[in-house]
Amino acid sequence: MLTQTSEYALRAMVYLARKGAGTFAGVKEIAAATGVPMNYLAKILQQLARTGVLKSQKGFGGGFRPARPLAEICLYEIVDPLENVSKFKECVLGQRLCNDEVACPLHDAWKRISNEYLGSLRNTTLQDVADFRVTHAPEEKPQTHADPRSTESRKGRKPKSGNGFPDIFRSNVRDLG
Amino acid sequence: MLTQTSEYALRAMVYLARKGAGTFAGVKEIAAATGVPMNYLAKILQQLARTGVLKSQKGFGGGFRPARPLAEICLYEIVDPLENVSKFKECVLGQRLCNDEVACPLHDAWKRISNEYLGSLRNTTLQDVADFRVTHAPEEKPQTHADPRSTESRKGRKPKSGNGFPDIFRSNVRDLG
DNA sequence: ATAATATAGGATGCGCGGGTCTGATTTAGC
DNA sequence: GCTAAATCAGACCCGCGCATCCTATATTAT
Repeated sequence: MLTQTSEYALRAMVYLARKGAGTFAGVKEIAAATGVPMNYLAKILQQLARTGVLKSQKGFGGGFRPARPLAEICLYEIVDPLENVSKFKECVLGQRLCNDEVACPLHDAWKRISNEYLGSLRNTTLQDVADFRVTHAPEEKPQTHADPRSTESRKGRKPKSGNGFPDIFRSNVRDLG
Repeated sequence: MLTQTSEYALRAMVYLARKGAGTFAGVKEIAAATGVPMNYLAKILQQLARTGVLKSQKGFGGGFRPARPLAEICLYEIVDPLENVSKFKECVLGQRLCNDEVACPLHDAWKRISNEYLGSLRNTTLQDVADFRVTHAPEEKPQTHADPRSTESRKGRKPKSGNGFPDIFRSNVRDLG
């Protein structure tokens, strides 16, 4: 899964994408809307500005906005500089020799997963996210989540539920109906 | 991807699975065979013994061996207590509301990935790993890895290649030909 | 000038990866 | 049965990066 930092970055970018227009949004506004800790968010936004996905503007009325058209910014581009995404391409078992010819027992499965994961991040652009309808009828077969013998509640490591920030896909969605 | 700790655990379990028989293998032996730092490996093995996938034996001739038949130990069971696997089941964007009806833009893709990942870990047993042939002819179409605009070499964070430990799927494989 | 805002940097807490040392327990050898 | 060696078990310690907070400083609109 993604790092906390990456998740925050995505939340912010998604907020900006759905907010639309070319106006600048300040850290305070984005933090309030996404529930990301403001001070930390500031640092993340700076990084995103440095890597070129955000344009920043100092001073009164300044803030951040996507640096390029939404359709030209994929999620991979946002996440990649913030963490070591490429680890997904290495052998799960750490074998030196692990390719299509000489493979570890998990190679094939892992390659499928890795391809699908990286592919999703690369193929999804901010435009897709902005266009996304919040409530969509379940057309495809209700493919229930795998439930590997009740993983939760075994080691309550900081439960994230009920953090009380507004869901960005519920609020701030105006012109989709 | 997996934690370093989980990868170490898998390496050790795979080694024990392929070693076969009911004899005990000491930390020193496993560490030498898998290239995992011995002191740290000792800790991991203790945990695995506590969670019930390994049986430990103190004293001369002691060590560790799988606690149950290989076919009854899946990889998920090994990895789960060592890290927060369940994070894969949460919304990538941290939305409170994210299910099949009200979903975030990445929900479907993420669910596919999550299912495949957790499924692989749950469906693969140590027996499968032990039976696995090292070199297998590429029957399926040579499904090349996705290459998201040359991720490597952008930030050389501790290259893992060339660590010089013996590949466990190459050595210690005796009766598979 | 003032207020609002981004930018830069340091300080802190925590968990993971990794190491060291001391016990506790079992077996081998006498 | 005693002792010594082998081995697991557990405690403590450290470095590092992530996540977080705070305080300046630079920039800009009014």
